[in-house]
Amino acid sequence: MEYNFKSIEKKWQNKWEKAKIFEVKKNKKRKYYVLEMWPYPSASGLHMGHAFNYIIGDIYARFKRMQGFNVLYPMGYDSFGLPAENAAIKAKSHPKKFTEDAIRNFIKQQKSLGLSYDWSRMIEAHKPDYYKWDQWIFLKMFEKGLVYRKEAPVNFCPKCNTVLANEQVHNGKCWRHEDTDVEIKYLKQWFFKITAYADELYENIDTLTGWPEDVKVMQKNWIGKSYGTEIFFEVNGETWNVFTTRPDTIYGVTFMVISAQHPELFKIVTKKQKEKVKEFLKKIKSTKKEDVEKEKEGVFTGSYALNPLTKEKIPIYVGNFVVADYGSGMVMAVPAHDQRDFEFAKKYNLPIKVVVQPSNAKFNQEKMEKAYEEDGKLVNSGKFTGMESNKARVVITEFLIRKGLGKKAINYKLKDWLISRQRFWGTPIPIIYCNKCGIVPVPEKELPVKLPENIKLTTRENPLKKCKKFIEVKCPKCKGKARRETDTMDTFVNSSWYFLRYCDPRNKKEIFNKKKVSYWMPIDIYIGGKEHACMHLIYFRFYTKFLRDLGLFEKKIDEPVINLFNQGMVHGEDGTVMSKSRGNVILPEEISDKYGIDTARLFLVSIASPKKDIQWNEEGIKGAFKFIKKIFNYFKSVKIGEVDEKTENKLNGTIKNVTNNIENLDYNLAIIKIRKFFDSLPEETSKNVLENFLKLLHPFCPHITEEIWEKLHKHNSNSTKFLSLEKWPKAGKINEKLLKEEKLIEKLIEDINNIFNILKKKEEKVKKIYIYSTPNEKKIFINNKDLINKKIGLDIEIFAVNEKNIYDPKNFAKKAKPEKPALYFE
RNA sequence: GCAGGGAUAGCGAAGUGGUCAAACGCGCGGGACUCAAGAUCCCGUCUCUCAGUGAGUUCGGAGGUUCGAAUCCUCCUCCCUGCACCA
Repeated sequence: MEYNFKSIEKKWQNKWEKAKIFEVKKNKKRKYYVLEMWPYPSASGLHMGHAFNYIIGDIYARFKRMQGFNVLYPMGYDSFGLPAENAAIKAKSHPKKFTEDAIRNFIKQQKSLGLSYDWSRMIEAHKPDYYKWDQWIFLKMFEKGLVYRKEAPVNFCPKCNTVLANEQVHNGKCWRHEDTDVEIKYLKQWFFKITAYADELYENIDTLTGWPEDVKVMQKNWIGKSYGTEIFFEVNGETWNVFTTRPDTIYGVTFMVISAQHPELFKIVTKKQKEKVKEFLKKIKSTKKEDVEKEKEGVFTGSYALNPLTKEKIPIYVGNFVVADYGSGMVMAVPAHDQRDFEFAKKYNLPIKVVVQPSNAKFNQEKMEKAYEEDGKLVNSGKFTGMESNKARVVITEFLIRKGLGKKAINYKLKDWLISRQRFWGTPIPIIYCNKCGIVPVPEKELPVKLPENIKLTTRENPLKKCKKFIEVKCPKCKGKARRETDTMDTFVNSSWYFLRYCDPRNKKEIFNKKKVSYWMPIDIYIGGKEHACMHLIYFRFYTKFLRDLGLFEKKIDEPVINLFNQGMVHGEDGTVMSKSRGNVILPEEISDKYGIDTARLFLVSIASPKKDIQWNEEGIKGAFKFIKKIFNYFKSVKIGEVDEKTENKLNGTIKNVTNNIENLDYNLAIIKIRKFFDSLPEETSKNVLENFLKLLHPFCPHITEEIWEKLHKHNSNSTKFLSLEKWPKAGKINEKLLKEEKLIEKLIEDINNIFNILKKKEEKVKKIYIYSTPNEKKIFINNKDLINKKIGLDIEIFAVNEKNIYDPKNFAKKAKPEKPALYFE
């Protein structure tokens, strides 16, 4: 019988589904929550990267399930988003249709990968019974003062026709359109006060021991916590709090720089300088981001600040290199000890004053070629002169505090999360504007605020703006005429808590049941791409903390995910990322058509460590296919015998290694060991060996192993016994002595064969082989005489002879080489 | 510039002090089977050597530690991935 993977795969997928074996409920067993980042159901369907992602997760879920855990392994769709809306505009249709078609297609494709999801828990972001709770969370945040509406300079993507959050701007470009510059617009927008959690988000990173180092570093950089001092500078009778991490250099301040984007810039620009400043602003606005080339520029504002310690008058410049919304948007410039300030001072010929000197050199302000940014001893610093700079930072700060001239401060780079989007296909923001009452949140009992279905999308303009039925409402407070907010929420809002809804996906009364969530959470392993390091992976931590503080968890859950795993990218045969434009895309379907999905699964995770990028290789997959066919054929012919001590011994080692490897997601290593073990299987072995081999392979190749398992047990086809639900094998004690013996014999056979080959070339015949060995080895050889004879395949006699001095094993210092037997042929 | 991760035979990729000329897969070469091709199986695949299981030169480069280094240390080169004026 041929290996008919198509019918085998279909058969088992149907059986699993029919028997609902992957559907789970809270029970007394230990739980394990495996999750992949939920996909946006794009119209182009499932690509190899998706498949790779899900296969990695499925292997883990199957493994944990067999290990006896109660495994939650759900799937759902992040189905709000721009692509569906844009497609709908093109077709003058509704994005719901596109989305739901795409989801159907996605599910079909995912099922054909043999993934063991609990489909009964599926959730979709665009369904009102899901986004209702997005709105509910919004209201809760509103109650707690974590939502606000503010006019601010915001990032706007002209292609998306909407504003974006900071996290969604990458190097000045839109995250969806890496070739499109974002524009800055002043608009009234809704924000989530994620900065309220900045400190915990930052400090907790160190507790994420199961996260990859690089992701943690990226998040730390993004949140950007820094300790420093706010120093009060007087400017035109007003106090400006200027943040610095180097209060020790306060005596070296020779000028101040205010950000060109500062909202209160013109407060300090004098009449005389107004025109010059305006000209400057115009100039830097017209220079493109790439052209800036880090050239520091500025002009004098006409105003002076008073240094609170030296009482010096310090000129204030407006500069292009100061960030407006970090700290106070104004910096104290210490050109001798800050490279940026140094460059600025050089350019505009401003004084440079050295106030920190290292012990091994002496800087001279005239001869300095760059700023000295390290620590040293203070000079020219009044009564602080002579102090070490790290000490001076503390002492000067304390002094300023005592005099009421400053305070300790911590600053973050993290900004509040802009969540309003001027697009249709998202969660409506549950807010009503009333002329009398102002901003009024929609009462909880009126949720969800549903997106209307009978609209026509024709332009990128949000159709809600023209949808009277949607806009025109009564004010919940005064019952007077009012109007709804037409902006919708950022798609990342939907994905910030979906993993909690999986724990209780059909709850109609509450967002989720406390007990259920407390049983399943946190996610034990979360699998997805690294590109979300500073987007989704920050947002969902924030949400988890907020919902915790709302009291929605029964136990302490501070972080959503214990272990984070970033899989590598799948590249095409040409080594570049698979993409339509390159024409190197290979779809998972093509592969399962040709070789079956078990082969594709095996290949994808065996080519390299799943965390590395992999390159598709048509020849490579043939190798995986060959291996699976070999297994199939082996099981057709294998004789089932009694106890097989030797193989069981190897099995024990294999179980131990494979279990460890899978646990660490070193799937490639696990497969190496499985293959090795398979190669050593004899023609006849015990049922135990065969069963355990199938179990080890099962997470990788679930269909064929189920099929063989069934045959092995001669089940009738209606049997409900699934290999998927069997227990993961436990490694017995490994008999090292036996292993050594085997290696010895293997080596011997290899040597004999080598010599045979030489003799064959010379057309000489062999009748007898003498093996000279130590007494211990002799015993082993005699015991295995039949086996050796059989392996050599020739009808010859083998004699094992003790001979003391036939060779003289070298004396190694620590470990001796295994002694090789000497051979003699006759 | 800063941070994180890499560099192993034709390619992919194991190996983190001795059993390492380095698993496994692919590719390549040879053989068996076949009318033939494919599939399958066997052998080989750094260099030299072959009445012998040997020798030589290798694991990005240069040094060092050690009886012994792909593996440990130092320096260098190159590659990838993030962040880049956050005061």
